[in-house]
Amino acid sequence: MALDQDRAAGSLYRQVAADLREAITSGSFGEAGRLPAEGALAEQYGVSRGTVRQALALLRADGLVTSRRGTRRVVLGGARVQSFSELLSFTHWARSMGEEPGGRLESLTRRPADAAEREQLRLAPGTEVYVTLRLRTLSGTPVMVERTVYPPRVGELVAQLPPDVVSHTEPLREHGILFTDADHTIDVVAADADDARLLSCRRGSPLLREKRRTTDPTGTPVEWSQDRYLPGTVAFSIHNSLASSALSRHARDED
Amino acid sequence: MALDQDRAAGSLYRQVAADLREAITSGSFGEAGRLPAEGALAEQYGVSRGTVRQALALLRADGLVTSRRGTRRVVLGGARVQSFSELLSFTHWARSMGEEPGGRLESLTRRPADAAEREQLRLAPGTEVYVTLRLRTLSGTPVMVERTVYPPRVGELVAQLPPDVVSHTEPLREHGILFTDADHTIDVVAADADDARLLSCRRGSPLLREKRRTTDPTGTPVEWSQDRYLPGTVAFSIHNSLASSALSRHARDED
DNA sequence: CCGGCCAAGTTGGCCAGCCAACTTCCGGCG
DNA sequence: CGCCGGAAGTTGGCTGGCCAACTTGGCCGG
Repeated sequence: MALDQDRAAGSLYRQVAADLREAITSGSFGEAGRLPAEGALAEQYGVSRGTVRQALALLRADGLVTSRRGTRRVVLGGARVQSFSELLSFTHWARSMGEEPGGRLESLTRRPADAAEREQLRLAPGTEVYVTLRLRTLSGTPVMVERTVYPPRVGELVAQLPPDVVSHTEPLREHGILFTDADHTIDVVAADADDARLLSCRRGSPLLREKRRTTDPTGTPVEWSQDRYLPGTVAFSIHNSLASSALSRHARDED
Repeated sequence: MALDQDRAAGSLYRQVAADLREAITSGSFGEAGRLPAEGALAEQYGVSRGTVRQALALLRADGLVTSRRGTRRVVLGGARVQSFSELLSFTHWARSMGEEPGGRLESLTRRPADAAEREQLRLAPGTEVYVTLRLRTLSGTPVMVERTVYPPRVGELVAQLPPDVVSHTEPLREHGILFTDADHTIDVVAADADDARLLSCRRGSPLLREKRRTTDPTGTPVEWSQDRYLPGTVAFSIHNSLASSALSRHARDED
């Protein structure tokens, strides 16, 4: 069984993972069926067992298969879509669902960063930041208001983008700004006047809020954002296991 | 540098990870400092580089360090607490924050599973399930209403627990029921009559909802729960990166 | 003084092998 | 017929090694 060579790939274990992911979601191993042994897969794909294990680690992290010593891996019914970089880009996420993402820049201001923003973006006192307010739509209907704070290096580029540009991560990537890691916090907040106007809801009505701090590969913050979603349009979904968890629930101590 | 032998551990790479985690959070490498090279760490701990890489993969998944080819790893300021099994147990999570968890069983009924429940718990038509309604408190104050559906095998055990027992996962574990994997979905919902009464809020006021499906190591569902949190008491926090993500955001298509 | 090239350092990836821990299943024995 | 023990199968874990890709910093030349 040869690997699809022109798959995005780059590395062997990702190709194997992509191939297995497709085989699993298409039902090749049955609903709650068992996967072939690691050794068998290694022979099938013509790679070492270590490489197969790397691939399977990806699938386990996505909650597609179990992983227990002594017995074959079992397919879980979770039926997750590819959860790769979706969290890092509204545009990318929308397209992967077959929806048409849209957006409109409502305002863009430049001002000194306050204490909280300096803390989040690791900026020196007095540094100026760029603040945007954007309305995001899914196939034409408004779903989210996005308030984003950019450090100078990124903000200067954002300010030059046309106001109706849909994706921001893509043009920024071409200027060497990479979005690779993010911390998210999810809670509920009441709509303020701007939210109510843009999302056509009553002031004070509940919104699902996602606070997000994004960094580049060096760990330097490139974005600090607060997104407010209209309830009923989106939800957040997470998988975690004892073996590998990327989630933590915590009490609120600040706004 | 020897490893603390009586650490929980079990495997070498977990010991190394725990040791590095402590060193990082205590600031041994500086705020945004660089970690020693993998080879240096391997020599320090007296293990192979592969083992060090396994340990570092854990830290990277938790968002503690970056990971880039060509350069040393960098400490991220995220300062995350241990996010291991916290998501799997309200009790465990509360205690790790220094809060005293409490709970009261409001009702426990036994009835045939409906279609949605059979789907979630993978049960045959006509199977009976155990349904509980619980109020959860943190240091005495109500924070969450929990509606849980158990399959027969688990429900029979839950029904025999005293109504004021705090933790359920712990006694169940002693009967061989393990909670290892879970899928979570987070959104907003309006309080119904029960919620309003138990949480002392108005009917229709917004609550943060977590739907959770928990499975044991074999992939068999052991719990299907809907938790409704009072806003302002808790939030959910996630880290994800391009390399290893455990989160996906998705549109709601059903209730 | 600036810019580009090169070498050293570092992580990503892959391989081959070995042993331990655990699960499952089958056959024998009571 | 049921229970128990053991063998086979499978994953977890660790080692040692090798090369490629990439980053960084310094050196050299213009």
